[in-house]
Amino acid sequence: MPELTPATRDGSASARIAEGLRRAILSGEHRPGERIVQEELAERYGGSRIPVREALRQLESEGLVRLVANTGAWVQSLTMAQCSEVYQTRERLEPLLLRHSAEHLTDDVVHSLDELAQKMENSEDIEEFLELDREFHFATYRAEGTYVLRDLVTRLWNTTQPYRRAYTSLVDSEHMRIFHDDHHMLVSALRDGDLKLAEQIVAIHIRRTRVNLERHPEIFPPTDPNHE
Amino acid sequence: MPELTPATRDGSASARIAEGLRRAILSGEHRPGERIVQEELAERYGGSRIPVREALRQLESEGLVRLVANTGAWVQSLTMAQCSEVYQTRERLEPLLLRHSAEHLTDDVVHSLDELAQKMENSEDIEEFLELDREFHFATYRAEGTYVLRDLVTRLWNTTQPYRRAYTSLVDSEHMRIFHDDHHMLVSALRDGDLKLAEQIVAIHIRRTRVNLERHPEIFPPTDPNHE
DNA sequence: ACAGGACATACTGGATGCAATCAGTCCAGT
DNA sequence: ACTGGACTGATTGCATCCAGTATGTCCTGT
Repeated sequence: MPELTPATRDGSASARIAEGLRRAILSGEHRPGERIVQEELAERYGGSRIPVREALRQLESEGLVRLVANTGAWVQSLTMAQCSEVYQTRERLEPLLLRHSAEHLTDDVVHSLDELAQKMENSEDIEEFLELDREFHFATYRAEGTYVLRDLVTRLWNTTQPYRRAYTSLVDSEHMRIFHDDHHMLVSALRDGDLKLAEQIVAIHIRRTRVNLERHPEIFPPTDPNHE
Repeated sequence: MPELTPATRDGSASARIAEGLRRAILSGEHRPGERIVQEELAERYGGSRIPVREALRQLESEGLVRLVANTGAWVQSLTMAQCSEVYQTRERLEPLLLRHSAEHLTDDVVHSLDELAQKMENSEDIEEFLELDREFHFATYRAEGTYVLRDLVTRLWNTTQPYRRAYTSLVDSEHMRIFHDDHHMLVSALRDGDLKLAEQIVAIHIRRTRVNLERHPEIFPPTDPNHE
């Protein structure tokens, strides 16, 4: 089959497909529980099923896709308990990551954090909001010298993205206020170089979100503890 | 090619290969930095290269294998900094996992923990020791109700296994004494139901091991920050 | 009319084969 | 003698093809 997509020779097809599918899932184009058919992906990305299958294996290991032998692939869906677990994990890890990172934060970055937090307050669109929120937090994590931890945190963000999306769409303005305040306080703490405080703020911020998520069981699949 | 391995029809070949290769890496049969050739694996496990490649993708995502496009696969090797990062991560996560788990620990399990700790003290063989250590700690984590966290911790253990092995072989008897004492204290804390203390012991235990590891840069590859 | 079972279809899993890329080697030029 | 470049062998990446399995449908029997 002749190649139509321009980027064919730059990297492996499976990497391209994994990246594309990951992006599609994170953007909400595919929703949790949705069936993924290999052949459709192959056609969409202009290739055969072989690289598609490799991409699916990878995303399964990242927690974005659920594979069942001889049956098929689905976009991973989390129960509320599992989602809560991820948030508890994040609550422990992100302060650590922040500490590693914050030592290397320049004034420029802190300034851009301020802008991001402001932009987020003015954002009306959910997708834009989600994007800015992610950008904000990962800007604080853009440290030199960490390899494992940032990658881990990225995966944890990814697996819970659909539920953050669902939750964001139904949160009231009062909670939003608190949410934004957390961000501004975090920026202040970082500006002052008060690392201990910054860590605490992140932990509380994550915990707050988890508790709020747990107040909305309706955004999670009914029961079905699809193990892993 | 006719199948020689008995277990062919039970699960997918790629899962079998991934499991086998993972076991081989963890057992020290393959050492960090060692080249992995697809065709050799295919022959060893009685299949074609297709399931081998899927298995490699999965193990790459687990952090056990390093893939370079068009070039090959190697057993992942960590720099000291990366290994240290994993241990810092574990220091945060395993107390959390322990807390979730300990609530469900029965007296039977606590008793078997005691036996394991004792057995470990009498162990002379390094491989046996490593196995028992792992068995001990994961016995404390055998909780109901956690899916994500235990899997995560398992992966962190896996990626650092080669360095634990190397370190164990050159630790002196005094540090071993402290190591065993940690285990006994942990069992006591669990027996008493003192969860807070148990968490602290695990954290200190992990930290202690990390600090000791950092005293032995010779067991890590010289420099080469092979970025994840 | 309804339950149980055989069939058909669609999809996944894996094997083979071919093209592309990389690494090591040999040779030519300086 | 040493550096730079072409060549060859080995290995990876991917496409096509075939076999095996699961799901949905239809038919048969009660």
